[in-house]
Amino acid sequence: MIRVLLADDEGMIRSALAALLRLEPDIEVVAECADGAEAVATAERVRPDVCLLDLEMPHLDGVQVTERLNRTLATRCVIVTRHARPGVLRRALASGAAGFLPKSRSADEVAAVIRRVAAGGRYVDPEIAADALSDERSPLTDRELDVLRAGRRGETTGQIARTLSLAPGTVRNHISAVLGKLAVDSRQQAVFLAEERGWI
Amino acid sequence: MIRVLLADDEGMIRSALAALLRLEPDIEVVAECADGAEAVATAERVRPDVCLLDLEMPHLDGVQVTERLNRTLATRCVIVTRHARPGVLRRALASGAAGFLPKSRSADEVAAVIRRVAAGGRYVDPEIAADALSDERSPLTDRELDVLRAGRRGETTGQIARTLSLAPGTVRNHISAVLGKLAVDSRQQAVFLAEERGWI
DNA sequence: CCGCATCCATGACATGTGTCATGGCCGTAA
DNA sequence: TTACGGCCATGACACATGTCATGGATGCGG
Repeated sequence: MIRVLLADDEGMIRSALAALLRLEPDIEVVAECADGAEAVATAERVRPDVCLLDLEMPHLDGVQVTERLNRTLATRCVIVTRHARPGVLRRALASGAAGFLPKSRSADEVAAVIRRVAAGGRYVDPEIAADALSDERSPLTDRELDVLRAGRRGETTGQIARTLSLAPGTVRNHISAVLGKLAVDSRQQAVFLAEERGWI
Repeated sequence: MIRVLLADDEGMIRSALAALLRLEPDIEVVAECADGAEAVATAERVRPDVCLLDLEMPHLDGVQVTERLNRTLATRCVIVTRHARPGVLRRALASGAAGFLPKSRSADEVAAVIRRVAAGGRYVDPEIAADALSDERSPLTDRELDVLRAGRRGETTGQIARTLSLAPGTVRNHISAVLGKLAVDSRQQAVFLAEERGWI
């Protein structure tokens, strides 16, 4: 019997997957969680064999949950996401995830992936994997990513500078470099592009 | 037997809901579509009793699909969405939708809502409905919304002015009014807020 | 050790952006 | 009709933002 923990902030898909997995004879859904923090706490208590984690969740995202669980438990983590980009896949694998499944795939595949991962194997969506092999890594430096992240919601340069403890001029300089590298005109366009590519 | 069409661009949730609905003895899933245009075309061909439409879809969103179908068919439409806000509910009902269900609800409720709507009733999520009664409508004028939409992706004022055939100063003026009304500091923060409230 | 490259931080300068006051164009009420 | 209020469009001004040149710190290879 494979004991599974499910975490997704969208109740409808979480309950639908749970209902489908309960139909499988060799799979038992032992927990359902609505956010990342809850997933970590519950996993440490019930010690599931496999965690199926949505990437986009409040408080802690799927990658952060995977990182934490891998430090303390033997649980195998599968990350499921709506925005499956090479950059996201990279981050997921770097965090120690055993599986990566985009939400564009059918729900039928979920049980198969869980079995494979529970048996010690790995599963990565072949289409995204192919993209990841041929794509360019983020051309942005660490600090540039920090600045971009801090300005994700349209924050003003002053606010960004304050949260990063920098001079406003420095922030502007980093932004300028980013705009050049990404070939866009405004900070916000850069944010959208970086999010789309899975770089932040 | 209730004949149902399912439309959602996210394959996993679409197939999961289809599988669950097929377990119901009185419901038949006659079509699954991945975008709005496909949903319209298919619905006109198979004439389902009920359409379960995701709001966020490529090409045509759930509201637009509902508008079109209500002009030509007797189909009853239920709109399902991740971002359930009063503004979105308003748009959905204005388009002639018979049901409104946020994705935060459990998948169990879907079959019940479909039955209710198929029987000629309406269903609106009670929580969102309560919010909608006590909320303020968008304080923004039509033109202000146009400008906001045109700048949704961080476009520069010049670009916005060109797409709307306006003087740059005019664009800035509208933006300025929006910032005042929404009490935020930057154009992009205004975009986020308006999107969150379902105004654009 | 000494270039050399890369990243980070900064300040001066030009350009873009938000604020404000103004005027035109409808509708509606007196 | 006239007056009023709303929405829209515009240009001048102050300020925030992006560009550029510069200097310090670190790491790598000759």
